[in-house]
Amino acid sequence: MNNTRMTDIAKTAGVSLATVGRALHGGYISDEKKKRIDEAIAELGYIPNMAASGLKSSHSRLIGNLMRFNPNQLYAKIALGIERNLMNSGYSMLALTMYNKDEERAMIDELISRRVDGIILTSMTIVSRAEIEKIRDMGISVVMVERAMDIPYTDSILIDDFGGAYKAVKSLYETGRKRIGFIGEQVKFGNVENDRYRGYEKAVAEDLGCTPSSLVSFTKGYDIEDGYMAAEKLFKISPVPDALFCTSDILAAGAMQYLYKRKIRIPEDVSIIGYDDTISSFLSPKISSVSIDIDRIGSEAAQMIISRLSDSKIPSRKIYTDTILRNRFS
Amino acid sequence: MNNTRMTDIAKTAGVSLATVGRALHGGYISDEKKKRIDEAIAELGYIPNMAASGLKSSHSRLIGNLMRFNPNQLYAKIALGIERNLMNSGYSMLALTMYNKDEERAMIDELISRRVDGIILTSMTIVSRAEIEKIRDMGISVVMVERAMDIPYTDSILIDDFGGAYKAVKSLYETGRKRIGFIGEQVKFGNVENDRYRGYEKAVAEDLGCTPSSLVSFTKGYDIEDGYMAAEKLFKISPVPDALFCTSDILAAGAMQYLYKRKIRIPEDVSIIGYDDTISSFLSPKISSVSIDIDRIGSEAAQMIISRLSDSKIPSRKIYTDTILRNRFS
DNA sequence: CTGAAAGCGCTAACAT
DNA sequence: ATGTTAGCGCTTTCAG
Repeated sequence: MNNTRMTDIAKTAGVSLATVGRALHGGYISDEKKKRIDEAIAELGYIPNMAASGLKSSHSRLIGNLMRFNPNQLYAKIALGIERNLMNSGYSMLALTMYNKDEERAMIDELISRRVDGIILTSMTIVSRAEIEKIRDMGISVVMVERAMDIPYTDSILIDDFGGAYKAVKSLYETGRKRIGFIGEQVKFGNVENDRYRGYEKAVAEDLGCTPSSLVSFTKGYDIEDGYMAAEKLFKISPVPDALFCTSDILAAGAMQYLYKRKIRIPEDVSIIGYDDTISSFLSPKISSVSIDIDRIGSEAAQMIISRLSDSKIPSRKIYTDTILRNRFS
Repeated sequence: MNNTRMTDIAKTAGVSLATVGRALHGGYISDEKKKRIDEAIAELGYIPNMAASGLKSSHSRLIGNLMRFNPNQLYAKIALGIERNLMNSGYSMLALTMYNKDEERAMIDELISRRVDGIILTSMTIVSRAEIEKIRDMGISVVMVERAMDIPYTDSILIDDFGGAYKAVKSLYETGRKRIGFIGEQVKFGNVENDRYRGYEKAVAEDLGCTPSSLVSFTKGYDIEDGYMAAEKLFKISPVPDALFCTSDILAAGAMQYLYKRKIRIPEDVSIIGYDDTISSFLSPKISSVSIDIDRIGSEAAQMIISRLSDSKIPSRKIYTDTILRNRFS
């Protein structure tokens, strides 16, 4: 290994270890010694050892980011923003992806063993409130993304999925569509799909006074085939829908594969709106999509955790991020 | 903070620090003391401090993964596989994404300051052979992915892009297509596009004896609009192509948006093959795509770096991974 | 303004 | 089979 250490540069500069420390982190130091130290650093090529400084200071300048796997790489995209923002503040991100809820505990332990200063938890998990409080009480700041849990001294970022779905469906009515179908995963209590369905339901109810169940097609999963089959089902009824609201771009893409086969044209015959804005601009034609504000979520998560690092007694904060309807007129 | 340390569990178990170390890492220990130590660990909830063990042993069990940003999240997908494989061997991955070549050096320094045991470098970079040798000589193992550079005691994984493109274009001829267009980014020496173009060129040359330049459309970038414009250009000539080979799925998607507008049907009028298999199965219709073997690359990269960790004097290894033509008959 | 020295939590050599 | 002890490279208190 043979890396340059602070003592090495102290020796070449002819000063003490403590003085090198002051040159590095600020403190009383004469211009002359500062210059000699800078020269020695340039000559020997010193790169600090964070393992040592972390051990001594009990600050690793490492933030853990524990995400649930998402087939659209949605959380990976948020992670990119988090990484960027953390880096600008001198922190690094250690990202861990769970494929399975059972992995969560071991991964949290892994992060603790790295002595991360904070943990960002993205999307639903099994870890209980008590466990999160234990982590927090170890001095590790916790920020949760897309996961509602009221825990003192712990922040969360939520996404306004209800409003996103509502806005999307409303916009379809405004452009003259009348029979708007819904394609989305089966609604369970507390999941994201639930909010998206309720947004759809409210918009439809405002226009029609009720939700015609013939226009709603719940899917078993969120694969492309689920979207295809859901569209197939909706286009067997009569009259057929003149618009589709899908709770993910993947489901929308599946629906579009069905429409392509049937030579039903978009947007002439049917309008489509997707969700998450992952692949919507790559489809033929580009479709509108409800976009979660990835950049904002990333930067808020990073900022929240950094601010909590310097003051762990800030009361819990909860941010709702608006969704954006990316209108592509189809 | 107040975390449980080895000395704490030594105290509760009534043994010495060294004995706890033996219980943890193996070594001569009596069943009775082992049992007392296990109980103390369970009671106090000990989680090792990697910063301390890393400082002492100079092994962080951390691997850096420095990737160039890829709009298709291609490297992020490879990273997922690397993370998984490393984790199974007791390592963690610290991933850093470069948006800009100039960031590379600072990021490498960041990894060095974390005292990573190894670094995986993915895709083209500006770091020179000499710099990589310096990293290696610091005791950090280096594995390069999709980046050719012959450096002693350093491994690389390359992707057979020439063969992938060749196979794809050949398959189009085999299904009776005669006028196969090429859409890809401008070829520069040493880039991936270059191999893909040469694969196309060879297949065409074998069939026609030459490459009609009217069928080749180089793009300035790899955005969806680049694909659209390239297709527009190719479909102005006469006779029009009956197939398109695109060097990325995004370019293919752009071309398809043009075809959709013109109501040119796939595969009846034109066949399309994309590359990287990122979004090809989401398009309407699903198209064939040349897939790089993401899983294999991830696991090979992880295995290579782990094996080199235990023996840094293994001669350089170079693996070529085959591409797979995902045939979707369109 | 500068230096000496203690100690973070762990590993491992050495002694018993 | 077990305990004692010396650092890893750094931060930081305390003296000067």
